[in-house]
Amino acid sequence: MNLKELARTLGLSQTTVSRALNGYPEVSDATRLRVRQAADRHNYRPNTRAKALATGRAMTIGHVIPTSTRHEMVNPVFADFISGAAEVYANNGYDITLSVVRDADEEEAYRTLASKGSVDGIVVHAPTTDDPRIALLTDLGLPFVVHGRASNVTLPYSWLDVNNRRGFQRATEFLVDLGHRRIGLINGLEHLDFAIRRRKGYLDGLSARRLAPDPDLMVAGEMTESYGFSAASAQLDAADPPTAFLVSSVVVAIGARRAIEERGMALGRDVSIITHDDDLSYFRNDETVPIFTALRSSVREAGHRAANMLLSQVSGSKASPQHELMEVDLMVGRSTGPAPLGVTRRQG
Amino acid sequence: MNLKELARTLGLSQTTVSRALNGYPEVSDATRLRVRQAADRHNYRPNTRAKALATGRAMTIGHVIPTSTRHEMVNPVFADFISGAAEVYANNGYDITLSVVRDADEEEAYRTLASKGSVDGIVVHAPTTDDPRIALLTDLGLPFVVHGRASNVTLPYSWLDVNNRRGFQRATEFLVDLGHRRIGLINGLEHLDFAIRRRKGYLDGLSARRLAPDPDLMVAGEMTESYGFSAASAQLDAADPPTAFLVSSVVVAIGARRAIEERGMALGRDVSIITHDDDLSYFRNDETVPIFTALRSSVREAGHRAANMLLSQVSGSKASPQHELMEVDLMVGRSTGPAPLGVTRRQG
DNA sequence: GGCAAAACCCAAAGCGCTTTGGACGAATTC
DNA sequence: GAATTCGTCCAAAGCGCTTTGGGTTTTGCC
Repeated sequence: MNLKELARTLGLSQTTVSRALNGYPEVSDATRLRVRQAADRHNYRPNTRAKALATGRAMTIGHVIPTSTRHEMVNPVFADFISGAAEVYANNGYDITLSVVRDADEEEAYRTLASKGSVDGIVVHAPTTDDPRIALLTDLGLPFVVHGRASNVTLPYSWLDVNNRRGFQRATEFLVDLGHRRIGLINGLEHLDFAIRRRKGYLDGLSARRLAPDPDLMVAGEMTESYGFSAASAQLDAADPPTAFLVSSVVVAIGARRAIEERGMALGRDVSIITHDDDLSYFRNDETVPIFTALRSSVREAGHRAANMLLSQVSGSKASPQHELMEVDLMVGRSTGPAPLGVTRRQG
Repeated sequence: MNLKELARTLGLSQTTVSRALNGYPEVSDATRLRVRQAADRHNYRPNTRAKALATGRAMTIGHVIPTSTRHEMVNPVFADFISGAAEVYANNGYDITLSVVRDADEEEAYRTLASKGSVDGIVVHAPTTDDPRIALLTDLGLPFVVHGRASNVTLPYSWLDVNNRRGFQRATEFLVDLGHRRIGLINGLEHLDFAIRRRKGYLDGLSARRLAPDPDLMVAGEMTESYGFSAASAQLDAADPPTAFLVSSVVVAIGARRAIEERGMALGRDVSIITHDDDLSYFRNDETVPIFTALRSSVREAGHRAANMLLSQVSGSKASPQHELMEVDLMVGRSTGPAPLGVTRRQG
């Protein structure tokens, strides 16, 4: 059933039917009602493609999610982020399309998205410190919102980020205040902007407490469980091991916990962990006392907000770039405790 | 830059340019080359919406991923599945669109998808035993492939599934052969077809080894880490606790491991675990010796195959329904060992 | 050289919708 | 009562592409 048929059935013109359904005032309430009823009696829904062509608006938002060429991974945070965003899109009549793209083909992917006209706006994930996509997209004139920031990019653009620096500084100070002097940082890949900021927070925290950083205690890698395990293992097995870890995600923290327990030590007593926690649905860390002491910031909520920001940009007139910085909560759980006696000693 | 402009630039008709770009034979190699060069010099890409409207093919596949109304969760397997599928789509020029849908609105979502004409085919996730979507989609005439099966549905339809029953039977027998007599089943939600099949496999395995099942050892729930923890905890704290668990996913197994270790027991010595393993990218369980003994079947690979199946259905002529059953590998890792002495005793 | 067959190209219709620019009668105004 | 406005509705153009149904040259062949 299409517009033409529906119009013919009703003995009306396409114009009138279209207007009736789209809420234009030039049609009487009586006919509007009649049209509406006929429409859902015949299960009519306007053809998206035709509508998009006619209006020039695709009513679709694109998410391009990067996948590294070496090991085909897709970060589990995307699932939660997108599910948060999708809710907003759905409520506003937008569809969502995904491009899973190898990092090499990224630029091409954006160009294609822009010129094929299949999306009205896009969300940029996982920005690097001087991410070239921002310049590219501004250049292409395609509305976009960045989830995260690109520290070295000076162009104005819309972003939504978590205050990673402050969070990690706070966590570091928290650990130091518990008596920990050697704190390992198990970070995400440090070409990504958020990882840089976290490291900065960690360093700032140490320095605020007058501790010197030790390069041996700082590692970066892809945020998998086994990375958490091996990174923590290496540090624990070294001479002068850390008594605490600052970890970049719950998944990694689970690996670190495994390393700790495999060595016969107790989490929260012999070794402490604070982790960033995206509040992923399948890893809810929220029993009455959370398993991990964590810097919590819901990535789902971030998706929600980013979507709203993007839509306001897409549908509203040329709004100036918007920014939003989400603060993190430090939730104290069972993975932190005072530094074990006898190991503590002052440094730097 | 659109077709008309490009044609004018070249001094050719739209027809010729269109044909040149789409590889039709009615155009000379010389002009084809000229057109191609001009096209990518001007960064021309045909407008998807217009093309879709003209051809009647959206060149888009839909994935509707369900999210339960109570707790907004999106299963991490979707990310890997879709990333596997996306690769196939991309290679064939298809886009992918996502509908994240509350279970209540499912039917409406499919109807909309069908009548809006925005997709050429869809993948059905997480089927229940008598999933109504299969009848609905057959009725709507929209090509689809089910990831999993719906045991009670008699209609013919295309599916791709993992041999869950056989896998779980094999794992059960493996555990029994190690001397375990009380084996806990920590299953996924049992309105889902795969969970039912797994339970059946578990029961078949017990019965093949002449053991009677104990209802107290069988639980089902949403596959989260904390579910794994609490389910395992409950069984371990009961009188006559199990010496082994059969678990539905690595995420759940991690929770179960936590329960075991929290009780001062050692995984693989005091208590064994075999888990189903979807080979999710962030939980690769594949060190030289896998952490968990597991029934492994890559969900990414499943996505790959399902996509191929769907595309052959969408683009090929009216092919009859296809089926594919993937077998699982039992990888022996460090989470299983002989049943501890003194606990073993014969049952049933 | 003449003719049919290829080879190459084009104008125009059509995909299903929105939107412009009226048309027409009824209600309002003076 | 004539002029205006208002309320309703419609025909047709247009969004950017594909595709049908020709046209016009070239080419091959006797």
